[in-house]
Amino acid sequence: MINTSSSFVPVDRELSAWIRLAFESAYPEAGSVLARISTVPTMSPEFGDYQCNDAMNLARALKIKPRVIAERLIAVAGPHPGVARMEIAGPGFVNVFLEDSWISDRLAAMAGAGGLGLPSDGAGKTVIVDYSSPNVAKPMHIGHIRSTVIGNSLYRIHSALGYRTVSDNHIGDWGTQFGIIIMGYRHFLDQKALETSPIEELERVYVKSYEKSREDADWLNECRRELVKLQSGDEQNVALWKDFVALSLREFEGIYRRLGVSFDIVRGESYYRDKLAGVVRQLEEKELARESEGAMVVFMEEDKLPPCIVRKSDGGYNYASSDLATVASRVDEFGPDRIIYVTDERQQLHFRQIFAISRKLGCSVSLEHVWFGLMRLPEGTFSTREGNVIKLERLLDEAESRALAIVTASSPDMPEERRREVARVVGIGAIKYADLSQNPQTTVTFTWEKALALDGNSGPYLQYAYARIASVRDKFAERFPGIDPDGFPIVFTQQIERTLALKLLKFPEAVTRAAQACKPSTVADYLYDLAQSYSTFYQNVPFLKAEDGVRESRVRLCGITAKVLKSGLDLLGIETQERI
RNA sequence: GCGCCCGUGGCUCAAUUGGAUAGAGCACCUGACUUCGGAUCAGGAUGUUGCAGGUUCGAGUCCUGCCGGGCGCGCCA
Repeated sequence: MINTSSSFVPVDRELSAWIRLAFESAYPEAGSVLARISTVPTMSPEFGDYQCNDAMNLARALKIKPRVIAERLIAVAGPHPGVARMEIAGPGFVNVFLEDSWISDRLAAMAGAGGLGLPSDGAGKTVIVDYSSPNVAKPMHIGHIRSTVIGNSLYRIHSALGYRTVSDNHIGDWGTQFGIIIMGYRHFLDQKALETSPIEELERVYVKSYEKSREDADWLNECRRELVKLQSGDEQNVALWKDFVALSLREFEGIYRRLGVSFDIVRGESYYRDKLAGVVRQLEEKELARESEGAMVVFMEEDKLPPCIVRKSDGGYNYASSDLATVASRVDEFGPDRIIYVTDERQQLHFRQIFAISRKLGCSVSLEHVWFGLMRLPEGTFSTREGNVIKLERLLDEAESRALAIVTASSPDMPEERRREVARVVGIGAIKYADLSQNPQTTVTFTWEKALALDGNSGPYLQYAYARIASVRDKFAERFPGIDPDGFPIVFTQQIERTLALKLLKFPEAVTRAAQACKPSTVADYLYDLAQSYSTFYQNVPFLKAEDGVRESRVRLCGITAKVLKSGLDLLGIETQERI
């Protein structure tokens, strides 16, 4: 068999291509619908391993009975080395039963292929992922975790599929809040507090100044004046602002380090401030924007969107103009094929407007808004002013200390340094997994219990499965020194081995589907399903005491499972350890 | 009022985008061998997929109307 790494094609694609060919020769008149023909995994082994449902879909267009189409299809299909037999069932399902030897052969090829057989769908393409984007002078809280973790995973997934990826942390460093902060800083600052916990202190003076601005019109005017001074380059205010930004970035950096997140570029809104006037001028020249009540506004009736203000009546620029400038700048500099924004749901309308206006300005890049539901507390929404914000730092601390308690209980002999390291990996993994394993587009009610789950469908469950495999590998090496299981064929003596092998082969499917839908949860679901199959295998089938050949085959399956788990968790930004 | 989204066992969530008998976890109950890690495994119970219509071979998924909830809708980001 020729199984060089470059020749590996994901199983679903290979079978889809093969069955599509059969359809094309059987019904060339079907035309464009042929392109969409595919095979999908079955829900139950009684229906085979993969199934094709397109005989029924074509039946309407061709005005032929679906079972007739299915029969013709099977008659016309050329032999495929992987297909043992096909059956027609129900209204016209075509069920495909795979050959055991082909499954093990493909699995060996996948394990040997670079990137575990992930297709290079993104080769030659560039995607920018804009995520996390916290605001200066405010601490990161649990509301920031979703953008950070989901965005980082999308970045990793697209990189793994061959995209040139650029991650950008679009920091909120240029808004109207700075007038308020500067006034708060000048009048309410506690120097000592600033030294011990700078961001907390900046936030405190911000809140105080904000409250005052709501009841004191003079104060509000002062704030506005300070903002104008900052934006027109006043030396003192610019120096203050730079301090705020530097302090915040340092604090963010600490969180990112703990989360294993890094960015290719970190450009706040301020980076684009010189381009704002140009964008608005362009909109005016193209007659896309016009003055209304003193402001410059893009009216978008034909897009069925409400008007979008791109310059305020006081002449200042806002979020809309800033994001428009950002798009243009990114297009110029990176020439991306796609730009993905990961933010919460409240910005849906804003981005629809930005995307529509960008298109009017001639931008043809695929602009995508990946939004997620807000994080809430059981008692309702949280806000700085309510004082019920849970800081991200505290969440991470809590996760690690809970994990440490469990590690200490289960592995009392482990040196403390190791225990702390394991607790870090497990605790952070639990938090990330909790957010990544579910559909982002739902409102999440935060509970400690859920965020820090360590059993069942959780990050640690996957990490635990991985660690047990590492243990198997070590025991095998100890008792059978010098034997390389990879030199033995993979054989199926029990159903669970075949099931596990088939699941392993679906890794590329899960990853490509996750990229298509921009949903890391697809990968998380897949990994959990895989780990469950592995646990069943592990618990019910002996490895080391199995007979020669079977033993090596099983250990080899373990090894491949470990590879897939590790790679998959890596796509989620979750670390693994050989011992936990 | 208009727009976007959500509603699935007691709780938290899946369901490969219209496919076959709606799957997991938590919690609850029962069990796991002189074998590799019990953060595990095997088994049990739990459902009119918010309600009512419609589309078709086939609907949790699509269309219409209600009910309930979240978010947004010209000078915040």
